[in-house]
Amino acid sequence: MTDLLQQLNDVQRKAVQTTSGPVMVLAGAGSGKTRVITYRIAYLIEHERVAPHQILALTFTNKAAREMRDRIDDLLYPGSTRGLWIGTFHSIFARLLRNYIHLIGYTSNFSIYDADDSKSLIKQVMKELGISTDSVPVNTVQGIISRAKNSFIMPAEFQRDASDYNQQKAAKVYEVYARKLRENNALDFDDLLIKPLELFDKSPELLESLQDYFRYILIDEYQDTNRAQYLVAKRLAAKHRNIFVVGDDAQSIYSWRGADITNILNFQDDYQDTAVFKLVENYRSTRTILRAANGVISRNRRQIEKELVSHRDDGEPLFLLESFNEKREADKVGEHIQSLKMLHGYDYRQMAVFYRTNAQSRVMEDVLRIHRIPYRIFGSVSFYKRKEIKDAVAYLRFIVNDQDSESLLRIINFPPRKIGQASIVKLREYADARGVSLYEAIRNAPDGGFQTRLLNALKGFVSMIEQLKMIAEEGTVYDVLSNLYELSGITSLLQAENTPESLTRYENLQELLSMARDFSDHNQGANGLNEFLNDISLATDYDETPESENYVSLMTVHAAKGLEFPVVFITGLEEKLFPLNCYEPEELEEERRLFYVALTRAEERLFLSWSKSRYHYGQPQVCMRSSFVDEIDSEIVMTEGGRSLSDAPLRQRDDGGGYAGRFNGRPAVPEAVRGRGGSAPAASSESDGLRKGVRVHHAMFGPGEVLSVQGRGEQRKARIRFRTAGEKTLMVQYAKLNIVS
DNA sequence: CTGCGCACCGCACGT
DNA sequence: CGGTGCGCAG
Repeated sequence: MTDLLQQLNDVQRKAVQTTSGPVMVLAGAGSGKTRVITYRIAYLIEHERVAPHQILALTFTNKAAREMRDRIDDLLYPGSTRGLWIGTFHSIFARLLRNYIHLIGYTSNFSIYDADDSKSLIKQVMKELGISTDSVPVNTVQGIISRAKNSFIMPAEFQRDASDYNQQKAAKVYEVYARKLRENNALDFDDLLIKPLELFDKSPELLESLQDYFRYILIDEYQDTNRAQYLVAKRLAAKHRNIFVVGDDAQSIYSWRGADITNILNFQDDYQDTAVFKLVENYRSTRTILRAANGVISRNRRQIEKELVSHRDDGEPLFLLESFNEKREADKVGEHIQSLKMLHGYDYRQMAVFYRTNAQSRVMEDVLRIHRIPYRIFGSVSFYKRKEIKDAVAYLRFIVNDQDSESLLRIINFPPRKIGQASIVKLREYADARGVSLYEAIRNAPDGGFQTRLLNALKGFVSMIEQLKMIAEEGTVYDVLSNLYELSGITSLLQAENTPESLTRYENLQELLSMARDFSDHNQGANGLNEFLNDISLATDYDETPESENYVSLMTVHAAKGLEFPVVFITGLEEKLFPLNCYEPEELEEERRLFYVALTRAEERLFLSWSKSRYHYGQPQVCMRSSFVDEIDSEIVMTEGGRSLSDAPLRQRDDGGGYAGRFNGRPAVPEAVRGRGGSAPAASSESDGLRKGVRVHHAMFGPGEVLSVQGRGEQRKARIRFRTAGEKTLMVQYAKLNIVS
């Protein structure tokens, strides 16, 4: 263990060793955040002799949780993390709820509805309430309800406070939607976070026993917690106050799903005796890349002051690609990937292409395929969102929880068994009249005076379900799934169809089956099916680890958080795409943080790319270059013409050993600022004409007058009085001031 | 009841 | 452009 501590720098080591009381670690990008969490857990187990089950570590992705667990196992010994509670907020609380949710009127076999399930339920409720989706879009209603839930506002309260038209409509839907979830014995994703709070209110004894059980609480990516997550963590930690949070306000990019940046900004208000550690030493990126990132993020007003310090060389300049349309953009990216591989020995796995929206991936994909570049897309159309998988999962859910009428409706006539819409409407009326679940009504249908043809169809369905329920009680998940494929006729239907599409679907179902087999091999418990459904419901396509095979990674910037690559391409750098439509200044700041996340993923080489036109909804649109490009010191950005973006004379011509040598007959990146990067502007900045009394113009603050100038080189600062924004001190190298007079 | 074709509408980002 | 939902014919 002493060895372990030696692998940390001073600040990291203190953060690891401060084991009691509230601790906040502000960890800049690439500063060893994951290292601190994993070493701390290892330290608690090994040095402080804390039992692993007393430690609760909460992350935002399954992948992060899995990686941390593996790393701790590596640090200590295999199996050392047995009993450790490490996982996403959602999966950990789903597990807890399985044990205690009976206290608030659900049963432990509850279904978990994902965003799509929830959307269709909301749509259905709107229909019932006669709220046209033309007047209020479903997405809007879903968003309003989700935000209300994340803020822990219950339907009654929300209805009282609903202000505008949309909110009033949504409030009505919220109430019915919540009731239906309960009737279905189902929870949506937001419920997984707020039901624990209801549980704590209902049973203070339970809360206290959990407080004693989870002696040590650690939270990763704290800047991305929403109100419900904040509250649940706060209450769990209230007794022993061993709460350790790690985050970076500069990387807060999830406010749209309720993340509240004030949680991290105000942590010290909640815990007055917080020990705060700032990790600012970056081990990941070149100085040039960090200079770009620091320059960009410093334009945000609302942040905790910190600037990353590089531990690496200056490295290469950034490279700006400008294309005629998005197809050409993708071409250029492909060409650069090939030349980086050929001329600089990079592997495909060391390179990543980022974009703002998933829709952009298609063109990139097509072009990379033509270039015969192996690639892998993360996210996009998730395996779990495919129709055949959702159908199979609906069957499983329903077998576990026959109150789940949503899942029932999905499978009752798939494959087609002659139970049509009209029959279903009748059955629902029958169920509602008797106050029973839809399935209960179906089982009692023989008493309901329905047509014989329908009764026969229903009888066949019920006997299949009951048979599968029996298998579920005795057999493994694999048994249930394989039998359900057979009995339902799903697989024979797909085989009979015999088209390329049906073949793909068949293969997907086989893939699910092999996942079930794998699960059954590793989980012997009686509640296997429930656990399997938990995993499936909360799994995403983002959980896979890049770099396992040799391909280029394609992903959204959001998906890239937490990852790093030697070479990064940021594409689609256009106004209204990245940054995407921003109406409020705060939205622009979040986009800027997102751009910052993208920049700081790169270790060695960073390409910024934009296209002058792009298809949008099938319509070609003229695009303007993203203002974010202008926020990077132009001297460290090279254009394809081989000049710096500032068009300043280059300090050093390409000597042939530079980046790509020649590229498409044109000079590629000259190594212009190599070896000078950080200090290059220092030489020129002293003669930049900036002195007291000079009139300047700043992109954001507008016109102003220089009051004083201090420092030199990178440290050179100017005190300026702006006509509207007041007095400010700015770093000259980043401020990009234009001298007016 | 089922399958097909057409019209319409929307693209963030993801647990 | 791509997915979805609705209306109509069989």
